[in-house]
Amino acid sequence: MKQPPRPNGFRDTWAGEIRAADAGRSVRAAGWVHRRRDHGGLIFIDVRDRSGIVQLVFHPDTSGEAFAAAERLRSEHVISVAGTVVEREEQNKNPNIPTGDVEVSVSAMETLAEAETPPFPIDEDVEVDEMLRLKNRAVDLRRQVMQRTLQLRHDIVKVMRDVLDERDFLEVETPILTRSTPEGARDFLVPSRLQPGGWYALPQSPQLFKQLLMVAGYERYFQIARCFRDEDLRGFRQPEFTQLDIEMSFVDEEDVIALMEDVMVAVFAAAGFEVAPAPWPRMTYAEAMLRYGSDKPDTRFGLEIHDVGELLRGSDFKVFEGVLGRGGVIRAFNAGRRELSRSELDGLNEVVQRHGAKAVAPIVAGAGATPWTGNLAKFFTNEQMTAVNEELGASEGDLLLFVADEEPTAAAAIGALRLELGERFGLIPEGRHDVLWIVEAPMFEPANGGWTAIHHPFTAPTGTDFSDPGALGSRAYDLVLDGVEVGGGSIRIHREEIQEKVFEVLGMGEDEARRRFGFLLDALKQGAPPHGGIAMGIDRIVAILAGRDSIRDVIAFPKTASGGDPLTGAPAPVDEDQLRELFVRSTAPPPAEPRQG
RNA sequence: GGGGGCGUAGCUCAGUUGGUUAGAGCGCCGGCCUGUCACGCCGGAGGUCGCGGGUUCGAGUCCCGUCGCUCCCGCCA
Repeated sequence: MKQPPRPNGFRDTWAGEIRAADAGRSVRAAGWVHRRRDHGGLIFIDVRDRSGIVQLVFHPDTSGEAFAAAERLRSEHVISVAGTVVEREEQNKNPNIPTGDVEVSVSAMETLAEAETPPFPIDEDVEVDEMLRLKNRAVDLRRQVMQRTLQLRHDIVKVMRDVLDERDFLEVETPILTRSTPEGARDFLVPSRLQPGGWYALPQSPQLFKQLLMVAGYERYFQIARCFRDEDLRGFRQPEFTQLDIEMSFVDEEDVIALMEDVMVAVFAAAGFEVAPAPWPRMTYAEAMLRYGSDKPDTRFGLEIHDVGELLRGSDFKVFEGVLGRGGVIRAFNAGRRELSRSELDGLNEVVQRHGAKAVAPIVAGAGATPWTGNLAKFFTNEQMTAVNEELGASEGDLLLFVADEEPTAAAAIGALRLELGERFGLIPEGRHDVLWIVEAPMFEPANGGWTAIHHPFTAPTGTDFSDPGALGSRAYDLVLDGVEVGGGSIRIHREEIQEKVFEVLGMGEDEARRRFGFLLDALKQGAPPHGGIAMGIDRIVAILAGRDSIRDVIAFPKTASGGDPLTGAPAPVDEDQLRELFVRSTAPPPAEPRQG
């Protein structure tokens, strides 16, 4: 707390800021009854406000009427007290809280509001059912862990703003009601009353608007932008989320990356973490897919993946030969000296099968004349086995895990397997954070007969020859934090003819491109500077730095995994009148009953 | 869209092979208590075992369906 509250009838101090140096002062504090310890002839009340907790003590002889009132206090009642700060006797000090050296000896108290018994304990850290927490979010957010989290979120956003402001960035707001440009995620739609039959869409990102701001000469833009995507949810995905959205003119990749490193170093500092000094490591997309089986590798632990297909080609093992014959690959990593039971190995099969692979081939390294033990060894020559052992750095007793399949299935499967074992063996260090950039991603990837953009269709390609789209690289960069994609950006296309070619590769005819993105194409003809930018997922960054597994814990009022808000009951049916006014007719029956509790 | 896990007191959970009146800790209510800080001691109340159906002499437990939460795959330019 930076300043004491302005003195008024309720208080003149933050409860959590009182210290031994204040002994003798008359203070007034206000807050919620955190805990009470009624000893009959002596009552202790811990009162809590946003700053923390301080112990109040009520004596029958000095507290007057307040003593009787204190007997009636219950958890979460709201009170205002007046009293004197007293330094505690040495043996009564509590070293566990910042105010533990003092207490407030109460002379008068007002009960400002009573509270029902809370639906769940808020004074201790028990894991409470999330649905119940969301239904009672006002109570849930009172918990100190939640207040600390939202404070951290504030601190992080503030430092982002401060760094960008120092560097002449301008914060500009872009529309929430905009045009649907279906491609990528599903849009949330809003019907128009003034233009019957017309629909707004909520933005999936401010992408096009920030590019227009570059054409408009703003040069350095940022926004703390709410984005909306109507897709299935996950712990790190919400239908509405917040990103730090940035765009700059007359820059290349190095400028954006360097800026973002500066911003993020400040963010880590604000969260109390040290992180590697800039410049941060970079890894190509291809390398990430090969060594980690992921475009967002968790590099906090090893178990690096190797390509062993060529070393094993020509063996008698029909499964591997079949895969290689079909153009597939064999990937493997050394899991170290681990003994897994039959059922644990079966569990690993389930992991890779979720990603479409058939099975894991486990092999235990031997020594000398028997490089591998077990029944797979007979299919391979000693040279093959020795070469693989060397590639994987295997020594006797090491468990080697192999996945053979076609790409990209093989990479995804063994990447998932690597993560599973990393977690299971506790290889992921606590309290340490790891950042890296993923660069040089391809521009396009094949998708049902055509091509789709790996990033988005406004990303600049590395070349101008579109005859083989699969060979084109992109000028994109993604920031990965602890194996989570927390940011992504690129240098954009600033020449209209290139933008048209990209639309063409994506199977968009000229008419369609004009209809959907005509305003962008027109702007690109009006003097667009070279530009590029990035978007950082604020919810994800805060969640990781707060040590939470879900971004629901860093959003004040989040949705559940099914997109509902248990607090308000949204989404809920609306009146027929409202629909009629919007010229919308419901084709689905409304939910049998609203979900609101 | 597909798959897994979970749902028992206000909260967190236990509940054996289907078998008497469904338990514990915390919380809550009442009493006692002047140095506690997760205060302590004594006593008490509190249950639609998510919901519906089925099997059975008997279901918290087994089966089917359904709802909700959650994780994974797909999806997320």
